[in-house]
Amino acid sequence: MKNALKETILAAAMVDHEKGIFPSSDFCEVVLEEPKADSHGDWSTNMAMQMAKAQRMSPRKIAETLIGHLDDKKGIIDRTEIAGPGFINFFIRPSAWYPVLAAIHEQDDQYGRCDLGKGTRIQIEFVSSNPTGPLHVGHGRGGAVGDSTANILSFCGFDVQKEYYINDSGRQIQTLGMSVYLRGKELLGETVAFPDTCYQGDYIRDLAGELLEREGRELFEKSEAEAIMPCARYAAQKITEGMRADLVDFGVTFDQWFSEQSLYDSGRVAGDIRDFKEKGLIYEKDGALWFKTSDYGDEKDRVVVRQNGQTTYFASDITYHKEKFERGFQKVIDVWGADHHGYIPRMKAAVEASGYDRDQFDVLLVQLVNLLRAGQPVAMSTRAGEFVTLADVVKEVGRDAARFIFLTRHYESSLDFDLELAKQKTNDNPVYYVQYVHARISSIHRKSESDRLDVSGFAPSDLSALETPEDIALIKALARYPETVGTAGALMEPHRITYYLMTLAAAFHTYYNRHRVLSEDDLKLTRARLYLIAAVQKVIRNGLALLGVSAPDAM
RNA sequence: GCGCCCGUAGCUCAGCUGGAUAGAGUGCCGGACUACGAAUCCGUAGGUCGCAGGUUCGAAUCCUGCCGGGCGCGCCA
Repeated sequence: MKNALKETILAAAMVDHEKGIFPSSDFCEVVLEEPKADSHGDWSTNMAMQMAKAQRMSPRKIAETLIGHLDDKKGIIDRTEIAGPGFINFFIRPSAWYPVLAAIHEQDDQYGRCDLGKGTRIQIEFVSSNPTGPLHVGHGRGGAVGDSTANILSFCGFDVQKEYYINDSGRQIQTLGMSVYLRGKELLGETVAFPDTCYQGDYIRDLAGELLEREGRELFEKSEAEAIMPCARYAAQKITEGMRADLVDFGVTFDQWFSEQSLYDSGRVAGDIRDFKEKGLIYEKDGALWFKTSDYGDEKDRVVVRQNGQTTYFASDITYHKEKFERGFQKVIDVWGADHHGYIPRMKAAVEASGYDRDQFDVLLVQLVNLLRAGQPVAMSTRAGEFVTLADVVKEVGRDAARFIFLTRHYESSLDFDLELAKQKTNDNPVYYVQYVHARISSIHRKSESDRLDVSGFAPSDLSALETPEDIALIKALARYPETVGTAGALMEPHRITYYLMTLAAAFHTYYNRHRVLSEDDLKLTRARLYLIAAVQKVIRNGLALLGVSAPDAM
């Protein structure tokens, strides 16, 4: 409908130009927007003001001329008006909205899909927590944002791959192995000093116990040098499995789990370092190897191989991101915690130095989560091993509430997550507000069946009974969905879907309280309204699916 | 000191690729269930969009400077 209106306006402008009324053929793009106030119509354009300069005419004069030559072939315009400095406002005939409902029913779970991405291969990497401890709420937010963004991008015509990068190499893994090894010794009855630098959580002791049962006491009687890596590998693998299970419970799955260690095992990291050395992008200074990231906008060069010969995290990251592009992704997205923001310039530099456009790589920086309980901060100390894990949160408040709340804020804003609030089944907790719409509509459909209202096989050709302002307002809300999805995809902002759903839910609840759907003495109206609310239900379900939240038939 | 994010109603936040009278929830106050689920709805009240300049026909939105809060600035990850 919007496009039809655009074409009509553009055609009018062409006619005016051909007649010589508009001297310039420079028509700016026709931009239609929805005015905030209903009194300004259904659609509004500012093009008369935009064109004023090129046409050397006053905006209002241009507007008048344009309106005079509108040829509304489809008969969708009820009336037009010129307002303010030169806005043209269009009022749409109520019945012109009806085709939206047919489109929803025809396209069903595909309603709202677009081809923004045109098949672009895009990879989104998220969570990627180190396998040294359980996932916490911050990872939950990253998981919700990453997974939902992937859903939305896919719905917008991108070819999306979701990936988890396992940091199963480097010093932290050594530390993990050491932690397990020492706890194992304790289990054997030895008295050992357990350093602060080791991981303190109880899960380490559990892992040591499992390993002891599996491998016997010999492992822990070996020397540190011999025992650490077996301990580390076992622990990292078990922890990774646990994280995968927690993420599944949270509704987050990945297409691929990519091991950092595999980049070393295949010799790719060493190979890349050699290649960059030959190109002069890696040089030696103070006994270490440095990458010339400052040539690509970073504030200084960065170490890739330390004086002691060990590679840094950055070294494998260079190879990893290069490898991503070599796999054929045209666009690579990383979802990081905001505390890593200082890492972006060097990563962009590495991508550019690898021969790719720095804009092909983007980072979604997700701000931190403040965990609260009834307004009071929950102490989060990783070192002391005291933290509320993602699994705890999902268990306590449920997957749907957790995911929805994580997506009620722009990811660039910090988020207060209140465990008590998240459990409440009130309006404080908007997930139920939205899900309630779905359940209510299911309930109405059940009722229509039990009342044996003769509306079977409804696909009414006559929707003229949908005539109240609330009927039309609801259809208009449904009509906004595709554009909302498109914006959410283009900007990678899943919270736009969340807000859309809350607005749609509000429109439905208002409608519900004001009008009856089922009335035995007016089957034409009943049929039309059942058709309408079924469309609402489909859009609610589609939107919730993009967020990874269920749409229950009863609550 | 430098960099990134944030600053909008008492509180929590949308709106930010410039549009008309700045929105929602919550909280306060007052209303609506003998018909489809009251986990709902309706109404009243509540604002120097941090401050000051600039660009523009038009700025919460863009630019500059300041103020306040958070997070970073390692041959850690």
